[in-house]
Amino acid sequence: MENREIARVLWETADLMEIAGEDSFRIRSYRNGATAIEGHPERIEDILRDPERKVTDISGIGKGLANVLSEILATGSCDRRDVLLQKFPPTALEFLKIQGLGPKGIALIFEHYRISTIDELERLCLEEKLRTLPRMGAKLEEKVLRSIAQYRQRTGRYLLSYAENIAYELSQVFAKVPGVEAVTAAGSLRRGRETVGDLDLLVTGPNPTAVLEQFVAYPKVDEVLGRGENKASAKVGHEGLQVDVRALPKESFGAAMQYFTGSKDHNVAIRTRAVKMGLKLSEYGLYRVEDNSKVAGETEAGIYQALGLPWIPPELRENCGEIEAAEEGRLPELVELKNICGDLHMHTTETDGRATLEEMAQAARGHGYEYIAITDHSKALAMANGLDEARAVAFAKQVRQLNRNGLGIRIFSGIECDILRDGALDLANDALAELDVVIGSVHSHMNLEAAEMTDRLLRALECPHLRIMGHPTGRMLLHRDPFPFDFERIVTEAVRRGVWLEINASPERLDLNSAMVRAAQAKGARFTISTDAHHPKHLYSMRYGVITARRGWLGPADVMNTLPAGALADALATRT
DNA sequence: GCCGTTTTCGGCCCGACTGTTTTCAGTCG
Repeated sequence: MENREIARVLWETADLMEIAGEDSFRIRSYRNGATAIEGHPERIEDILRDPERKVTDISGIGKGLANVLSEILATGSCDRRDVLLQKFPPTALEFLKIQGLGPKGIALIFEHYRISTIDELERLCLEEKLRTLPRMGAKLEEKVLRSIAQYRQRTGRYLLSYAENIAYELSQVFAKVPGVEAVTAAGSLRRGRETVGDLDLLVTGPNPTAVLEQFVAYPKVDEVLGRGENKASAKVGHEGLQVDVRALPKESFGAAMQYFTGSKDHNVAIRTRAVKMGLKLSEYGLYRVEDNSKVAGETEAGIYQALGLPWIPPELRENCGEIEAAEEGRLPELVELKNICGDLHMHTTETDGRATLEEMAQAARGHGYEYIAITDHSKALAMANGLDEARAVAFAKQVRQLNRNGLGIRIFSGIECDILRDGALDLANDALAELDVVIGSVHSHMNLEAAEMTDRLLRALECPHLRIMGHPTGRMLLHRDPFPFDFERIVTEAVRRGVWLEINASPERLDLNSAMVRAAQAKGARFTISTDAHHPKHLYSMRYGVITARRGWLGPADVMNTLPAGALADALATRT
């Protein structure tokens, strides 16, 4: 059993305990334990099986949770969870995803009404029955209805990172099947879309049926939807991601890749181009119409070449000008992960991070970075123990000392400073002036009208120390919509004032999104790609930020943290 | 339920907002 699966059982148990109104500190211990396990570099299962080792050596795991962990490994669940699932329907966990309803509200609803589905919850609202319960009213019914609509919209999509993990796991399994030559993910995953609806895996090799057998027999396959000679479909994992596995002959691999990578619009345009050239493109290859002879098909590049085009990176294949650009030889040189010299947004145990500055620095060195910026929260985020002016200044001083001593990586002192409701930054200017990097972020009052939000951001841009707009739209993928504001105006002003826009690489955010990146770049914006890491392992998310930047047509020169440390320090020191 | 110790029990988690109240509980970050 993988660590994240164990952690998921703990998360669920904690959620159920919350609905049951159990002791909040105990609940927190379960959540802390889940986080600790998720982030633990070693398999918990291995530690538990080794009589020489103790799971209680992991901080956050004590005697109680150690027993729970053994239970989970043995049965896939634990007693506490099972008991609570008797008491509440399993959909109770789903209800927690509806904004406006928390554990108390859900418990109250279950106490008064025998409902178990979101549909029934919706009916309660429509029949104005929610308002009969204490502390619930018309406004709440409205909010819940809105939230249900949003919830329905996003089901059936999965985070890019989630789909990528499943794809990786399956490729590892398939790669072990004798005779398999290549396993590649196509579709929106390959294009790097921020969410993915289903997963296409293409497999080549002399014995494709063996792979399909492995696939349908894989323990995580829940429900086989179809199984033929060359293709199998199944729902995989707890969340039921649909995975299509296609076995292909080598000679048409390129054509299949091209076809299944899409996007649909891109493919329509490409096939139209082929037709005009007297050619016909399908997933089997590119053929001359007149004699049905094969022109290309083994590689993607070969197909594009035969159509008079350079190979187009998958991230650009949205039929948004990439074919014209390819034709005219002006496809951009896209930024790559290896161009990134450092990460400019991360947290430590000083606020709500899970690791110390030294641990983050060490992890960053492992990524080959030249520098990082430590950007903990400011005091408005009291729950995260945000820094006040005195702590911020002391931190800047501490970093200067650290750099003198040398950590093997350059540290920039920074802060992720809250943009308050009125647009003022959370810390005084003289404190901000001490820091190398000031990121301004909105974490509260996200429901303002667009005009008010625009004014708020414009005012924040006036701060002479603001260097980067952090996660500029505040969205959480599949969870919270971006807050509304006049994006063009903010970009124009940011460009004028030399403020950079963050591409927050956290797979739950990817904020700015690629379309906004491209629009902002056209207006002359500069960007940073940063992970907002709260744990060393989050530093890996950089790749999602880079993919988003690529989908926004950015080259290395557009991204400030492709600069080496010295040049970046100079750029940070001067605001136009 | 964990942790740390002033070592076996007490602290851990804070503030603002919202909608519902008529003094505050629940939610959210």
